[in-house]
Amino acid sequence: MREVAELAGVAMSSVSRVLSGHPDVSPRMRERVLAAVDELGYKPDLLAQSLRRRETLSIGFVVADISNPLFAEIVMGAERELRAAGYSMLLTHSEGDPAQDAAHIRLFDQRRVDGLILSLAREADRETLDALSRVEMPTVLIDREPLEGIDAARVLSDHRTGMTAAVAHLAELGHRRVGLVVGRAVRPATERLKAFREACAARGLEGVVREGTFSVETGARETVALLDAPETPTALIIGGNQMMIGALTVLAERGVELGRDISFIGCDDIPVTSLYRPPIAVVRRDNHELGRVAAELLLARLRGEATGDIVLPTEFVPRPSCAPPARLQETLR
Amino acid sequence: MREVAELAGVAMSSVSRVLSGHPDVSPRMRERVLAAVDELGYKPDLLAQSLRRRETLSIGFVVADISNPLFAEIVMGAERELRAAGYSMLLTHSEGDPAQDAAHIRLFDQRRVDGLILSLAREADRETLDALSRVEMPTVLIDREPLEGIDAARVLSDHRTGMTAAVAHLAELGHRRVGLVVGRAVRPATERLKAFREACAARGLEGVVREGTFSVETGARETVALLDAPETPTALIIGGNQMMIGALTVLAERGVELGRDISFIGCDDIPVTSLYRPPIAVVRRDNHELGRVAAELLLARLRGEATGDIVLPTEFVPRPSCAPPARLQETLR
DNA sequence: TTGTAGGCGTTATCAT
DNA sequence: ATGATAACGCCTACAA
Repeated sequence: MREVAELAGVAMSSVSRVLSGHPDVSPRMRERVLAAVDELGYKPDLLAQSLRRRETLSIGFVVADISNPLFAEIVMGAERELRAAGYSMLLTHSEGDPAQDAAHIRLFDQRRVDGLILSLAREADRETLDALSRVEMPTVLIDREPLEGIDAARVLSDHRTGMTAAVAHLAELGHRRVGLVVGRAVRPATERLKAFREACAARGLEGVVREGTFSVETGARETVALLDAPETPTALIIGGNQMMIGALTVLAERGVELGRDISFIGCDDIPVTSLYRPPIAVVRRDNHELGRVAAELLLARLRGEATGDIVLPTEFVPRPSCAPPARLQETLR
Repeated sequence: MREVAELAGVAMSSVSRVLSGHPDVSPRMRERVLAAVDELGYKPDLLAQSLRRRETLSIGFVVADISNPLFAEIVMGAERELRAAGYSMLLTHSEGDPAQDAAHIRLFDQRRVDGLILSLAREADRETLDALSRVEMPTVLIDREPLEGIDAARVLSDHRTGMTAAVAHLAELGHRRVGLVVGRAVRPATERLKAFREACAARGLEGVVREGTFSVETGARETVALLDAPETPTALIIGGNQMMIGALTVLAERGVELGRDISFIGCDDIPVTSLYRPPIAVVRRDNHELGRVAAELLLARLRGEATGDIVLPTEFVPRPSCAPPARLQETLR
């Protein structure tokens, strides 16, 4: 910057003013500075700017697992929105470990990011709450319950609507006993579970629930458990896209045919659902939009605006994987 | 930091020395400083450190499309490795636009990242090369041809082996005319194409090639083109996971059954391939590893070590989507 | 409108 | 071994 100033024959402060669009600069000044900038190919150092301006134009995004297509889409939606607003995104993953959530929050704080978007591994984790309450930074939570003592904006999915419609669909097809495999410890799991139980009660269905992590392995294991139960459900709802992979693998291995032997509903649309034969019914939501809105909320907070929570819809998409109940038991034998 | 110094009754420089593990500090000094640090909950400002130390401990990752599970896994592998080494990752996507590649490279330069990992939208793009030659920063290219005048390390996939095995498999099944749908302008596409042509020549097969972008739409469109050609191939290789989605959709719509009516091979294993019925043969590679090695190469460069290119294997996985050629024409009518 | 000077939070150099 | 001081590159009162 000094070189630019010398070349233009002005003070450094003038260069700064021109480049940061200060109102009081003569056209002549601007011209000379810009010429010098151009000639030297000068680019301001954002690091120094950040130090001085006390803002980094960067935000930190903590997610449990980037390689999960669900999060990949959320991240993409958020990154695009943030970038359009001039922010860069620092991305890290917690590998499902709350301790890492906390560590990453603290690290991002030390890096002085302007805000945080979090998809926490566990709600109500002591260490995470601690870290968060200390950092005092605009924060957006993705589909999590409010954190005690933390003022964070939230973007939520209305899991209830999709789940209720899914159960209704099964009830209308004549199912009386329905299995649910679902995660734990975070809102998407608890909401799906609550909605499932209520919908089953309302329709007089017997709901059989298996809980676990959101992993492929859990999906496989709990599906096996449901199949091997004395009273096998005639329909299955799987509350997570990774779990669904596990469930489908197990069903295929056992020769259980969707629609014919068992009805099947997944959550979160991934390519396999529409390509599968038969195509798989799902509770769908717009993941890019989820990420985009999270970024939007954060940007609003960064501008100092008050923000409430935003709820995004989910939608049940019926497909041929659901059919009237059949004699699964026979197939299994 | 000043407060810490005052509380401990020492100079700021001493605080700095203690915290950055300088050898010449008395145990007493260290103790007093650490006590003060603890009491005040002081955390060094990484921004100021970066400015002073002239390194940000951050790297920039530019990718065309994060929501593609292929890249999501690569990103994950890289992020984990970088994080373990104390680096944070700035992630952005180019949306397949070379101009954005260049813009992001320049932005990351201004942010003073210590290094770059790039999955460029297009090789040999003038603007990208320009940006890259100016920035002068340790750089790793993911599966791209060497860039003229740019000294970058590269991590590559050995597409040839997998593709050659795929074609051989089809030849052995008795196929004589094989279609390939493939991308453009980047190494994975050109390597697959070259290997395909050579393998076809070596086996005396007729290879029919359709090129386009790596999108779902291209996959669908070019598959239609191949099906509607006067001489329909009896086997199809699709060179990209997004394209494969498009191809499978089209085939399902037309009632073309894999294995029975046409043989089908995908590239890049995604869940749908093993779950599909029949399971789909693929040319597979380890994407996490690809990302991990990219990070490893970059870290080596950051330590000042010379690094060559690293080639990772691909593997053909035969599955029932491939079978001896059949009377596809009859099905289409 | 422009220049001067001090400081953002560190660390490295140089004394002591 | 410790302390004072000058940068790192930029921005912003304040003065002119």
